[in-house]
Amino acid sequence: MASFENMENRDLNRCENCIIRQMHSFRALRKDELKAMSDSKETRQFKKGEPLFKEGDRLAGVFCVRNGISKLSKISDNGKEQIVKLATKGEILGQRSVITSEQTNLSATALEDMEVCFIPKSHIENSLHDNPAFTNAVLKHMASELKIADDTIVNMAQKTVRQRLAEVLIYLHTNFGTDEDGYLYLQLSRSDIADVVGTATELLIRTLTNFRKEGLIITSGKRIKIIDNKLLNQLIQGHS
Amino acid sequence: MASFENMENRDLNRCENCIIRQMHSFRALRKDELKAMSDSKETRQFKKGEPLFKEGDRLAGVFCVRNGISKLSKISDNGKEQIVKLATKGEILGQRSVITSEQTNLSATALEDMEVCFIPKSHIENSLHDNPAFTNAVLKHMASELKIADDTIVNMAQKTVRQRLAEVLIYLHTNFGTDEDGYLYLQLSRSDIADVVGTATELLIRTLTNFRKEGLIITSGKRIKIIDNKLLNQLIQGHS
DNA sequence: TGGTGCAACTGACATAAGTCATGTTTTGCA
DNA sequence: TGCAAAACATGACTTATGTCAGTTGCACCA
Repeated sequence: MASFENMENRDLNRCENCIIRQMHSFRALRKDELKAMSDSKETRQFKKGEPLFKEGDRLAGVFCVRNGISKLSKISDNGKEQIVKLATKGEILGQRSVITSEQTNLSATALEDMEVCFIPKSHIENSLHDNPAFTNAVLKHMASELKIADDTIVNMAQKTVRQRLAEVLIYLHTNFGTDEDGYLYLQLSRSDIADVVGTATELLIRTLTNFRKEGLIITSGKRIKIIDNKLLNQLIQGHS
Repeated sequence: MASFENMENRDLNRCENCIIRQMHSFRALRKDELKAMSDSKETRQFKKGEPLFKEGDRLAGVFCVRNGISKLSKISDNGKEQIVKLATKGEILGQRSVITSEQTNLSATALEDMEVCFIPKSHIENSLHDNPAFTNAVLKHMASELKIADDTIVNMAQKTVRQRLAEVLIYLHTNFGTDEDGYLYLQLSRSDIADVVGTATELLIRTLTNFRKEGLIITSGKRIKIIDNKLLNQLIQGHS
């Protein structure tokens, strides 16, 4: 019986032991909260291209990413998609909508096969109500997201496509890393990169081509490798 | 003595009685918290054009706007100013920096003569620590700001200057209202409007001129009056 | 294994936005 | 009240971005 308990304690499928928890506000949750959460959570698989949820949905809970990468995007009034954020292992999706009890303002779509835990919103609501440490952690996290969002607004409004692409490449490098050959690990389609940068696919491709000709990057199929990190960073700042 | 107490209770300079409190997370504060806050707050005047704080400052507290309007802006790497938000009566400035204990990422500048209460950050920190209702109210507020920020990102990335200007005019109308003649109450300089829209002053002026020629607005000096609200709204959505 | 279809790419052109120069009006103030 | 500075406005031009039309190349599968 003791050994059974030990096994349960080590079960990585339990929220209590989930590595994801190390990374975010969930670390502020108490043992009993995690246990309750784990007992009612539901692990789901999403295939590449499948939607986790769509803009306007009312979410019955939040999604905790265990594996894979998802894009959070929105269709503008002009009908074009804009990717607002890429969410990877450890990110919680749908938290904001649950906090404000509103419909989601973004769609989430799997960019790779994903493994995601769905946690009914009652758990989040209860913890927000009962556990001030958790609420504070969520608040801090949201405050820092807001800061990032402000920076993005300024970038979108004031920077050229060249600068924004340079920024996205650096972002992909620092956040998702590279494979053994030094190519960006995350292989987005040209069209998805364009949707992150906020431009048309053709111009995105042209700009990538220019970067290649200028020796800033190397491409191989859809794979991209950053060669001149320094110049790329200079580009982001001053013009050129 | 009783009458003295009554007078103090009715004193509108006390946080407990401040109308501003009705509007925001401060309504979740308890009597004792408000009293402590009121006893150490400091009311300051800012003249039009004066900075409340600058990007990179470490704030010793938050600013609560009692009167007047302030712009929150940031200088992009390219050296141009982008206005991220206009804050008016009842808004709390600097809250995010206090929550994350970081430097501010935005500058705040008075666009009109302002009256602002400065509240030392210890009060906010204490209430975040002791008063879950307050923390939850702040969290909800921040979540809704984040949603607005996401929408702004999409607009900046995907909409034309014409569309963004139309949006700003509607925003100024619904949020700050009009004077007795129906002109927008808030008289921003052309350059400030350009910094909100995210474009050059010349293009902003040209676009305003076009709107005037198309019968969407009337201008008189720096005053602007919206004539065709409906067309302006259509412009924001579909192209034209 | 040879289509079929989609993603990646390129060229040519149209439109949007930015910049520089310059004139005009308003505003603040000595 | 009159002058200087700042804000507003417009023209002419350059550059950035978007769009359409088409070609190439690669992966998938009947």
